[in-house]
Amino acid sequence: MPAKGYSWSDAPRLAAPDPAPGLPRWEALAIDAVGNVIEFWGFKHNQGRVWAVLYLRGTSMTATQLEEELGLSKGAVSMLVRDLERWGVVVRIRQPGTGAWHFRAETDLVQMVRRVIQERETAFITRIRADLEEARRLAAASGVGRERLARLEKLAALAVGAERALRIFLRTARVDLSTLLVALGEGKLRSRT
Amino acid sequence: MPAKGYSWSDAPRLAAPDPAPGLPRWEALAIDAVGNVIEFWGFKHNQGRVWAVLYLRGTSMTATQLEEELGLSKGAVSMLVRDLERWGVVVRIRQPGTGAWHFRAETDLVQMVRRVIQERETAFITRIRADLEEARRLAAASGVGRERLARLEKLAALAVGAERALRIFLRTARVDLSTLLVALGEGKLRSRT
DNA sequence: GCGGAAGTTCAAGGAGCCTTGAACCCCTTG
DNA sequence: CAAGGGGTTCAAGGCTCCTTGAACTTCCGC
Repeated sequence: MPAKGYSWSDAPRLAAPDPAPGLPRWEALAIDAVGNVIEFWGFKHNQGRVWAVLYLRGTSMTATQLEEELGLSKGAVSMLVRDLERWGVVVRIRQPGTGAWHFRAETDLVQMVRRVIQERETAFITRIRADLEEARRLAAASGVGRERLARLEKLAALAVGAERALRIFLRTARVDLSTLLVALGEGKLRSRT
Repeated sequence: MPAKGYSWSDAPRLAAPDPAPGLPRWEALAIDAVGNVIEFWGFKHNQGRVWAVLYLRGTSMTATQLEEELGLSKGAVSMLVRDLERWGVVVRIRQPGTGAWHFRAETDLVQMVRRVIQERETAFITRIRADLEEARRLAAASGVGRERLARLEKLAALAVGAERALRIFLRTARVDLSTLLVALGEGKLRSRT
């Protein structure tokens, strides 16, 4: 349900399919699809793309490889993998023989997204509810007419309802996706690293 | 679940409570709360604020009043009410005796949000699914290794799952909020216009 | 019809987020 | 221990979306 840079009025424009120079089209398509989804949920487009290449390849990759494959700058890759690492969806390993780090995708991207969403959304709606309740209190204290008070209360009720709907969604999403997560996990990366 | 200008990393910062000069604090609080919610769902913060004042006041207001109360420019108000009108959550009425339009809030903001979300999200996820399927087709055609194909298929499965979860959410949200909508409606605006 | 207030449109300006690129640091290897 | 690739950081720039402000149009009332 969210949206970021996803406008209601005109064309929905998803990120251009071009920016991946040397990638086979199918891979670029899949990678960008993940990027779009991730962006949709409030993360950065390129965080999704990085995870996606790593996941699709199955092997581990160096920062330099990521730069080349995705057409990103050195600095960008550094920051992106740092985030992904922090969230535990990518691990960093030191390859013997080479002086470079290698990165590998964990399969729990979805879990991570759900967790973050949950925290974020819950905090948000809680805040809204608090504000509306505060408003109601202040309004009541300053002797606002009963009609207006009634309206305020209805708004507050809406917030409560929204919170419940959200909770239900997160629960069903968990149940619903957990089956898929199992599936994702069982092909368990036999990464030829 | 969406987010717009709602970052994961640092402080969640909601819009500053200041920009409403002459409004009593409770009103400003409530109005901004609505603004934040609406923005969260991908609309403009000020679209929410405009609807909110109109709703809370119960009376109809002129564009000039809206400008003053919310601290917006003439042009902004014009465009904002135009959008709200188009969505049917605000109606424009001509007041006899005055040469100015008056605006009044309809109570179906929530319905409107749900409808727009539904269209938008559905289109989005459908597009993602299509892309992933296309990717899979192309990959299969160009003889990609079975391991990679398997990963791609898992991604596609995820998209399908997400779509289902979304549909469930929209349904529960409708059921869940319809009760509230009834409540909202029955205090039916006795607008002293 | 005219005068003028109300409303609309749109180019220019502003704000926020993301990425780049270069300076800096670290750490391995020879 | 010196050399140099790899990684990190961060200020500057780019981009996108939103708002402003002013020219332009519309419409009411006299």
